[in-house]
Amino acid sequence: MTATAAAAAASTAARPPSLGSDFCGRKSTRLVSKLSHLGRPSSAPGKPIKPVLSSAVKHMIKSPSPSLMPALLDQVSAHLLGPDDLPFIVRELGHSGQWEKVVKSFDWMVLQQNLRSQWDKVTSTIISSLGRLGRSDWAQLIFDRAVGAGFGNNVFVYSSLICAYGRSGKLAKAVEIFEAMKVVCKPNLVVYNAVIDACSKGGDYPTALRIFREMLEQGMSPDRITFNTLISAAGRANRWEECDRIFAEMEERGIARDDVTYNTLIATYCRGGQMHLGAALMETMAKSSGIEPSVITYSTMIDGYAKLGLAHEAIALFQEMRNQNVEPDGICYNTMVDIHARLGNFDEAHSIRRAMEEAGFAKDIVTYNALLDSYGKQGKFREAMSLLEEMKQRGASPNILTYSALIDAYCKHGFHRDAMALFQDVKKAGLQPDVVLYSTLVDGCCKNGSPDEALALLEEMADNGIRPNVITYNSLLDAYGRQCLMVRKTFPKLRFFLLPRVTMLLKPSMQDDQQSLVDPKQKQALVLAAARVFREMAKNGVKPNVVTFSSILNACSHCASVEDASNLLEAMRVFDGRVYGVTHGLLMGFRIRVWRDAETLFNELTTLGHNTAVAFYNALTDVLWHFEQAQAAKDRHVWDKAWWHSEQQFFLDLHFMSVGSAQAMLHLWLLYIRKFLCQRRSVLPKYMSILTGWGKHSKVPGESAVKRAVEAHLLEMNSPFHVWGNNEGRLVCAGYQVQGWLMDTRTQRHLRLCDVRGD
DNA sequence: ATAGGGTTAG
Repeated sequence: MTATAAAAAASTAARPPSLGSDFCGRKSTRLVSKLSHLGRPSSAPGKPIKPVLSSAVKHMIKSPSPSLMPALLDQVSAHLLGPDDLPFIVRELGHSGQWEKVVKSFDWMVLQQNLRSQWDKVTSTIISSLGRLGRSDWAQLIFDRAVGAGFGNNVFVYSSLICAYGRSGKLAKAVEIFEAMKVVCKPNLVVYNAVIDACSKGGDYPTALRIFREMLEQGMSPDRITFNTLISAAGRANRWEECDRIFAEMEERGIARDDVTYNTLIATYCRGGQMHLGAALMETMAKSSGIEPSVITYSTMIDGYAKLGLAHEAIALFQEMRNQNVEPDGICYNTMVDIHARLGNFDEAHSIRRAMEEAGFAKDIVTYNALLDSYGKQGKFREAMSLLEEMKQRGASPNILTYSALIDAYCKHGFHRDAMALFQDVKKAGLQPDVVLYSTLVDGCCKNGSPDEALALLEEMADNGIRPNVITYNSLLDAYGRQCLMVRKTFPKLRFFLLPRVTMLLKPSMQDDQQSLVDPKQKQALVLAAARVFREMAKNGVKPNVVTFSSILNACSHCASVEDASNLLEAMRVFDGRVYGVTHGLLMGFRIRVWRDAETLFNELTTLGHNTAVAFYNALTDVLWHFEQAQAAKDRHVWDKAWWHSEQQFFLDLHFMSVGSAQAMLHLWLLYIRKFLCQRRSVLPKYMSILTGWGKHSKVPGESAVKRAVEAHLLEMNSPFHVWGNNEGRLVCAGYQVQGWLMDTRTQRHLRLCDVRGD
């Protein structure tokens, strides 16, 4: 099939056998300017830089004020007559992140009549630099000034501007410029490639295909870059099967694949959780195309493993890379620093950071941000602050991600006021808060119970033209779904987002119906609120993902009746028939009919990463347990090592499980042990241990819902388990006692799981 | 003037 045919089929195609692309939640939508000095040398090979300019540009970078630019340029104006001289200066200024100085260079240039012949070229470089710095606003301004002054109306300048918009994710603007340029000059291959890339970065794959078709209709021959860009576009849209087709079409058209092609395709596999496909391609690429896996290939796979929660594989592959004598680069080191920091292995993270510096890669803003984020998430504020201090001393200015990490850390640890104060600093620093930062704050407000601020933030977002995304909505849904919030009335001023007003925070530990502080009416209101958020997101064209569905399922767990839950589920039917079919089917007891689908779904959940799979599975099991569909709540291979044994002891580990999952797993374990006793006619070891830890609510010390639920359940079944010594999270019992209890006929009755609905 | 790997939610 050709890409054109694929494009035609894309809109009408039946649902692919895998999870829908929107279902996957691991898509990074953040576009932060990348000041990469890595990779490209600052001058084209064979064109040596004039030493005068080299030292002049260093001076300009160090100069404290952009207003000194004209004077500094005047000093070297005699050396700026070559066509690459001024572009060199602009690029270097761009690399150092100083967009104001770039703009000043333009102002200076248009006053130099003798440089008139270079205006177009320099303008294009300036727009491109501003684009790389994420300042599409200034890129547009420069463009307007150039056109106003009667130059800059050529393909080079236009393509620079299109790219500038593309890099900041402003797809609509990129397309608008593209359409406008057609009146002035005919777009060439590069322009088409740039527009397709803008669609890719803007997350609009269908439009990318539309532009591609238009390009073919214009008789333009797509090149390797076009195809690489298309693969990237499909990859960002989580359409890895589509990528396979494009990859095949390249071959049909006789366009040679290069390292970028392979790396892009492997990246799309990683994004789609298809690590086996990535590994296979990496294995064969050298033989089939003569292209050896590079540090980029390895980094891609390493990060892919890590993002799926397979840190062990990631670390092993890094070692393998070293064994193959592929040297890590700055990005690769940063990836490893991040992996170890997330695991809490800060010693290892820092040792890798040191190796990075010894290898000649200075730590950059990404290194700092990765470390800061993990320190913050793990509550190591002292370390985070000292890192921030170090950044300050080294003159590395915090960017929007630095602030996001800190603000998130504050929110997650209950320092809500400090988070809001820091948010003010962001604005003071002249940084533009983006949807990620707003979502972090909205989440923080939901969890810390500052309702007015949460709603004010949504308004502020709207005022700044920042549309809430799936994560923003998920935070709200999560709050309602867990029933941590209480509802009072509708907030009348909110124009685009009619949410009930949230007034107070309830203890998240109050999960159990009987103990809940929320009266049934309030519960119902919360469930309705969740449903409303869900509809609101649909109305705004935001597609729910697996996290959304988990939250909906959590809300279902709080419905008074199975009918209410069923109604709530109905809403997700339009988005994903399969997920709906499985959850609804299991809830209603159509186990036989949906079981095959269910198993496929559970297997596919693994491709979304361990944490994602666990969250969904917890949410689903909670609903099933809540509505007494216990039989349906059985092992889905999500809990790899839920139980194990040593010589002395049997263990059941309920960490990471929700209340429902933990109870279902407890039953399975007890049944397994009973079977073990019956079949092998052997005896149990000395001790039996159930580890609950703090369960899902580890963030709220001392509020172990899982432990309390399991303890209560065991008590109900007259089990001899009891809390072990001063370890509150551990229930133990002597093996012989468990044996006696399990073989008792009264216990057997307790253990039998019956579904109240079923076929 | 255009394409590939790293820092956000659950």
